[in-house]
Amino acid sequence: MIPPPPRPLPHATVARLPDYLRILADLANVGEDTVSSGRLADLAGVNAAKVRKDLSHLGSYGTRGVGYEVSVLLDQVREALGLTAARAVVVVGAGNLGRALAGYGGFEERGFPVRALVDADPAKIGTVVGPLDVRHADDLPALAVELDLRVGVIAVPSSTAQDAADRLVAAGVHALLNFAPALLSTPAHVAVRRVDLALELQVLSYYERQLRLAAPDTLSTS
Amino acid sequence: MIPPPPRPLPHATVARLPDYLRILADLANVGEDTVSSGRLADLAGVNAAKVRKDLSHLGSYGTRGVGYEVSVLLDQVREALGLTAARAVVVVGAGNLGRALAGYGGFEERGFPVRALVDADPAKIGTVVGPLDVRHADDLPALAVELDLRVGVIAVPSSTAQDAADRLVAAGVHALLNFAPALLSTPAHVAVRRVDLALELQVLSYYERQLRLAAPDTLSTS
DNA sequence: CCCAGCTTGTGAGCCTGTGCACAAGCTCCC
DNA sequence: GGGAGCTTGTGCACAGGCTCACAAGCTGGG
Repeated sequence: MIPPPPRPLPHATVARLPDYLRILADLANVGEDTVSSGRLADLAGVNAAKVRKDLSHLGSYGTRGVGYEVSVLLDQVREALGLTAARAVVVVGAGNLGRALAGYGGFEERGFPVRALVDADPAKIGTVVGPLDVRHADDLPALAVELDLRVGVIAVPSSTAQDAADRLVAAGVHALLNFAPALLSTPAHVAVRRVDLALELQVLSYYERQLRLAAPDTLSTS
Repeated sequence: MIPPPPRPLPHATVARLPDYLRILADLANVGEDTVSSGRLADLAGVNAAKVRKDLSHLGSYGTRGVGYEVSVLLDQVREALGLTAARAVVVVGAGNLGRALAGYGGFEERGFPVRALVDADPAKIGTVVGPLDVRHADDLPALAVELDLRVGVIAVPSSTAQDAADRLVAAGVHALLNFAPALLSTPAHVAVRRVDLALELQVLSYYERQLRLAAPDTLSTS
């Protein structure tokens, strides 16, 4: 009955746990009962020792000589990430990106159902996106309570991203995924993560050139 | 006339350069001539010493007592990232996410115009998304040459992500941005970067709970 | 019962990245 | 000309993360 002590996990480990989670779910689906750190490592594309150390951080005990039990590990990783219950998501911004994210099936599949889509532009209110209709951003506080919204996805232009964040925080949403290329200022108890798609392309661009200049031309034969 | 020596930058620096680039572009737009590391650091949300060390890596010389000249720095960061010319992007997968990414204005703005959208599903061929019409994935080799495609965005389900990657590589596209939650195997000279949106939500979920358990309740006054 | 063969969990060393603090150097004003 | 006031560039020490290598421990067969 003791609520599990909130042990802090290394950042690098936290970033890998969702990968393990997905792989374990796949393994469970094909009926695998146990898995070794070596196999997990292959599937995740990392070092086997790293897998073992990651798993040891969450107190997970495998069995020497055998490996880990898939179902047990699944539960432990879910618990460590705090994914025991689904968390309702609200998307702010019904533009191109916002509508796509709201309709993207990949979220619900992994425990994050999108339950609301809001915008500040009156012209967009009431338009329908899949099973959702666009609501006004002013309704956020009411929606947050009614739908138990836990995560806010910010898909508005940079210029209004801070405003969107403020509204979400005021409505009691304390986990924000920000797609705008801007720095948000939020209270200390709010978790923010930024995803900048153009940034990814720019970084990619750098490494592509590095590889091109390093290894001259390996022509792919058609 | 010597092509600039391909000095390898620290990964952490590469990841921050696009942020500096965006901030510098904004500063240039509002007519700022010079900027100090301190100001850049504030705008980027990082430590000033880190900014200076990052910039020193690309041989950029500021002026002591004054700061950096915005226009010069802009050019240097662009050059370091290999963004001297626009790079044409092809999106593979005309589903929900693919169509949104193809229509997302944020790419073109930052030097990555989406010039093609392909899919393997015959039912989708010919449908129109903004200024693009969906082409068949078999046309990739021809399109790659015709449009000088440099970057491939993979927006297909995990099950076909590897196939999409293979087709792109075969067509001569050596920079891949993968939105599918799957590990791709590619030749050594191909740069791959993965963006997993559900993973971001899961990581966010972890930190949100950490913060909640650490600092009980700081109610935002409305 | 005992041994061979795996697999986990972890200690040790290394490497990358961070932040501090300071010398070097530029500019402007008196 | 000289000095005050900034700001850059960097040496240094530290923290976090990664990999190796190995002891501890389980299982199954003879």
